[in-house]
Amino acid sequence: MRKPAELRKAEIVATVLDLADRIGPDRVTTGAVAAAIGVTQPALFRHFPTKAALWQTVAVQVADGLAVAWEDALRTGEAPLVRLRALIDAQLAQIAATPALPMLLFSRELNVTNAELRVTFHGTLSAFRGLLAAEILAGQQDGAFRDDIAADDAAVLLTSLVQGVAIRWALGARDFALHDEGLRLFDVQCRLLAAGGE
Amino acid sequence: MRKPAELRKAEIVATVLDLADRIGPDRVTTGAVAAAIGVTQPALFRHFPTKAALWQTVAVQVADGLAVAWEDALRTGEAPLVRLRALIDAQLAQIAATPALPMLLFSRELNVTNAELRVTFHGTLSAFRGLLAAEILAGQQDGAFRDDIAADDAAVLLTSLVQGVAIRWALGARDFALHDEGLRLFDVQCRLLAAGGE
DNA sequence: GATAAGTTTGTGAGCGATCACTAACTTTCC
DNA sequence: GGAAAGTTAGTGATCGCTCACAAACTTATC
Repeated sequence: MRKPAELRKAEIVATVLDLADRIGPDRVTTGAVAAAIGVTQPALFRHFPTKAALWQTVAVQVADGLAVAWEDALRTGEAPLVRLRALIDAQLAQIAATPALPMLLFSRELNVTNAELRVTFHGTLSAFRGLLAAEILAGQQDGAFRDDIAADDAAVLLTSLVQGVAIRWALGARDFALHDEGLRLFDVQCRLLAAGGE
Repeated sequence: MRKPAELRKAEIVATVLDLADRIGPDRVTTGAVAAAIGVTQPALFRHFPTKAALWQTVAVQVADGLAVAWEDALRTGEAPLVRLRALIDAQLAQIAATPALPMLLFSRELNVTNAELRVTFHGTLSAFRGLLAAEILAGQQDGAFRDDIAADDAAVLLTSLVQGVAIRWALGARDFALHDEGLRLFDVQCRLLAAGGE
């Protein structure tokens, strides 16, 4: 079962994400990845110089996936409220599609072993908050959102909402639909943020 | 430097929390703890049968600290809004006093190695959410909070708020005052939840 | 009240397992 | 036939933990 390097590399990255989800990011050893693929452990080092480099490739792929999803979301409409909901929707969908993501954010791999990884993800999350803040600000200027609250603060509340539901989902038994629950809570928070009240 | 077991045990637990904060929960090896105290590594096993048992003791101590802080907070007043703010205040203070707590929640030690730990902390967080929900419900019946929103949902939004600010604090460079920022955001969210709007 | 006996606390050496990673050799495919 | 892709075998480091033993403190006995 010999494969060209390009394919094998992609297979390794996908397996890391799959294993990170199923057994936890910190249990993803090179041996476990190799066994899941069906090659010997040293074979991985034909394609990645170190384990850290492998993780970095994983991180970039995930971050790119998020960025693309955001761009798509922002194309769904013009109204800030629509775009805002699409952003949250996209983020929840990406998390559901990459269930290792929440755990990965707090893994030893990211926070201790691999400083570069941390920078990658931290920048990605900040970018998301920035996009949210921009839409909220636009919504306030439209009169759709109450403007007695700083747009940045509202953006923080929304990112916290997504993080909170993702964490509850990841740490718990994943016994609810992340996407539905997230959007439901978003709508609740949106009602609070809406202008006019009641 | 011989010490009675009681003292040594407490010293070990304190050192684990200190090290978990400074180098990350997953880098807290038995050797590191022993070195920080100034004893040999096997000495730890005079006081704890396994490393998991040591962590369990740490978890119970932290959970007890949280429970006590909540009780104190609920004694600060009668008005739901006052008590709610006191609860958030206490939680932020406890996190600041035990800075390893946020990382601990997502550590390998808790999520992979030690299933009992996970149960302990999960129950603790659920209890907190319950306390918040009770105060919000009381506030809605008082007419202080708008009642077009489920108290449970509002409680989730508030716990997410605390989690979110704690995570931003822990994952970032701790470059802001957790307590101040947390209470500030709480007041923002409280304004959204308040009855009457504007 | 000294001393013997027993318990508690700690040490030094080391075991078995696991990890990321390397070197040298073999197979597969264009 | 030569490079790419994979194997077998092995290295050094680190981990939690055990074991035999020593020192320190406590208790009981004469």
